[in-house]
Amino acid sequence: MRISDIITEQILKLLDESEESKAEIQRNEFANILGCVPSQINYVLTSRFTPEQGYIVESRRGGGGYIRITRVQMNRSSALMHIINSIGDLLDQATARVVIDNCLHNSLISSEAAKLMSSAISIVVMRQVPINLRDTIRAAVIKQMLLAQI
Amino acid sequence: MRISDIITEQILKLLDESEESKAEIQRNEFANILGCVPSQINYVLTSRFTPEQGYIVESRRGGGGYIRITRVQMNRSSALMHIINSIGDLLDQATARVVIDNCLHNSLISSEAAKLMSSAISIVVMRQVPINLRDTIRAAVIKQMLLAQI
DNA sequence: TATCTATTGGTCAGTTAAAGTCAAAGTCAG
DNA sequence: CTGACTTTGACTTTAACTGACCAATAGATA
Repeated sequence: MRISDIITEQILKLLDESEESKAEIQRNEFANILGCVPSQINYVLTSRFTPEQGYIVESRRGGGGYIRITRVQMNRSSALMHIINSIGDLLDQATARVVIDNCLHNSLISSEAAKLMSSAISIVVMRQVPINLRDTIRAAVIKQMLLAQI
Repeated sequence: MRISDIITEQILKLLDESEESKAEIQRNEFANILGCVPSQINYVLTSRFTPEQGYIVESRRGGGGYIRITRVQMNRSSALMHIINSIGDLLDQATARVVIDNCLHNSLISSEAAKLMSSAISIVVMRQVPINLRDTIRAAVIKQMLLAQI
């Protein structure tokens, strides 16, 4: 197994064990424990704990220095949560389409998910629902499906 | 016997031995064992383990690199179609769960899709539907969502 | 306060260890 | 003999790893 994988694993373990999703290490000590050269830690951090991958890395040099890795709550979830909350108890067909399109466009959901959501509230399905209940069901379905993707 | 046939045979053997229908090799090592040049492995993979033939090949370069060959269920669409047709106009909650689980277990749908399907017919949603209509709606939703994945 | 020093972490260029590509040469059935 | 399939190896690309050197910080000392 690669050293970089072991380092990654250990950092993830620390993050999982932390209530705050924060892992704080000392570079030299950590490298020593894992049996690698200190700069290897930097390599792993820059290749696998980037902001794009949802992590923030802070550090401090000098005596008592440290490296702190934080797993950030991608604001994807909060964005999704916001949308879910903005949907009331009713949702008409046109608005539902807009909601799905917006989520897709902002990369909050995958295109696969968008397709599935569309089919779940498709006309074929909705024909089975009494007209006066359709907006209610649509709202419930969309909200629940968005919730599943948080 | 051709080297390419031997290579093919060995990969198939690994696939058969694997529970997951996955074979993971290291190109240089594998080539060395079979007594051929490394690029010969690539030739075999591109000529006999193509997606059309029901295989997915993934790889990684660099230290600790690998090549992973996965045998995929080829008749996914027909299997899905079969399941859709087997669902009548009514589908109770328990059976729906079984349908989703079976599809997931047989890799006919992704776990993401399974989650979305479950949430689309979740209790929270179904509460909004008159009891006498629930099995109808469930059947329509599940069928339509499976159809979206063909 | 200003400066020195020990103790950290950061950077980067270079090395090693893989896999990918492609064109040329070889083989073989028809 | 010809065209399709095989085989080969030189060259390319990518990822992992290393070590020498640089930069920042805290604490001690003048």
